[in-house]
Amino acid sequence: MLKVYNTRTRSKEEFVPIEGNTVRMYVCGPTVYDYPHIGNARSFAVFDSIRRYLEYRGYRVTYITNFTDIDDKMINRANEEGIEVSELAAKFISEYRKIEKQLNLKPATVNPRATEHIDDIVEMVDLIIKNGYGYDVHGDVYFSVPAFDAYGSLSRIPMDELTSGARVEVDENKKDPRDFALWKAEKPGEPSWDSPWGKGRPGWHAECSVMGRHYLGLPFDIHGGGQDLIFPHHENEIAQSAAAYGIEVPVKYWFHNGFLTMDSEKMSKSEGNFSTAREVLDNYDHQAVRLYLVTGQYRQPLDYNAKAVTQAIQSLERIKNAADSIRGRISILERIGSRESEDDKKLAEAAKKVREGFEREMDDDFNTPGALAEIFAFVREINTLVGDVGGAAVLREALAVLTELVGILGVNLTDASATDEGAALTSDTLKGVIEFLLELREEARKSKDFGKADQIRDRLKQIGVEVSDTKDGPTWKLS
RNA sequence: GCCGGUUUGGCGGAGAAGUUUACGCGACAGCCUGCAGAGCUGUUUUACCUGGGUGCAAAUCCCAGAGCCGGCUCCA
Repeated sequence: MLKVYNTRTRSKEEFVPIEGNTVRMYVCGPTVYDYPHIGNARSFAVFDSIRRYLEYRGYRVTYITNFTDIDDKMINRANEEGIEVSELAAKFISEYRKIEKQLNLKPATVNPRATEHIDDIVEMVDLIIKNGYGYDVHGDVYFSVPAFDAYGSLSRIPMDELTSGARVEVDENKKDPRDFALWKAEKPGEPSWDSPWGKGRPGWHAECSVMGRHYLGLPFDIHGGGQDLIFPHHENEIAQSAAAYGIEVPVKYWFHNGFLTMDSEKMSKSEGNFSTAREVLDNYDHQAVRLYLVTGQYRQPLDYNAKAVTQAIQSLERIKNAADSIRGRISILERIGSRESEDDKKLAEAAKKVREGFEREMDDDFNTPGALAEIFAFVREINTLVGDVGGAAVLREALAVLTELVGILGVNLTDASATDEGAALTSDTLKGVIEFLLELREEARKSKDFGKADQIRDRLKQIGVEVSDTKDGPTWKLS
């Protein structure tokens, strides 16, 4: 049974989709005004793994994650750089696409953009006014927080506390300091759209309500984002959806990931202590970065530092080595023929066990560190047994299970020779040549000509072919 | 001020009352090996912020305190 922590109820609950085995999920995506930092990347990664696990569990997941391509930050940045807001958006959407690939994020069902849904936003704001929860002041439209009794249900901030909050914006147009903007009147030089209240643009929170409803319908199952979005962003989203469409609980489960800290402090653009995802991905193996991002449970804080990533690199290496050992053993069996043994059964048993353990851990609110522990237990079994396993089918099954499970965590174990580039490098002809060289090397080893044997191994290594010896003969792989 | 979260070994990081170890990284030793890589085994292990309390039994539950991090209309 899958149990998930729901911010709305502050407790772990059994996960039951609203409708059958379909899961409708929305995750707040980036505002495309700058390079995402590694903390943003954490959010992308954990929700990708959550999505993949739900799919593994047999749910049909519709996964929507947006690009916010119009807001104050977008406008300010575009002005600073002297370019159009749309150009700015295009630049950072393409940056996101790169990160998506490098972190092995499964593409969303749809990545809607706020500017593509202005009509829907206008319609929602209009409904909010008509239902008595919003008001227009000279082209600015505000949501009237005091009119909405349930306000604060997600963040659990008492209404009267809000007024004394440290950063309540001073705005003379607002009837109440807690009110927030649904629609902002046009200022000179800003992009704007027509509306019943004059030209203007949407407030920050409007888009997510609208796009969630547009692609998923209300209510939907899961809404995810960083913990910093609980208030005000998600609180306001609930208020908008409820006020406009009369749906009290527009989202069944709210998931919020913990922050990524940098040397124990919150990473934040305004504080200047951050690393962009780009810097990190340029400096470290992409897969290792992805693995690092799920080494902590998603709701806990995770610290970013060089040592933490280095450890992930080593952990990843261990997993990959186990996969390589299996592949190596399969190729040896092709050469020496199968000869099944007791160890075949043990490995098959271990493959079954790891699946159970992995599911048990992931079923507990997506406990990725626990799930990894199960995978490492399996890796040890593989390493212990692989040299004595005699059936290729068992090995293929073990490799398939390992690949599938780490795949949920975002690690792609595909063999280097299975990529296009790798396949070109390892044509049958070339394989034959490598095999022949290894035969020569074996002859040299038998006659104790280790100089010759090492020369062959070294030269192959130089051209990217790594040779390893096992008791049943050598194996090789592309490095 | 008002709300949250967090504190576990050399490091990262699970666990939430009970026998044997989470797991990973690092270090050391042994094994395997012509060598190398990888791997296996063992050690590092009386690890659970402090002080009280409840329990036969507490890292785990309760109370108090301390440290750290964060939210309170820019944020993943």
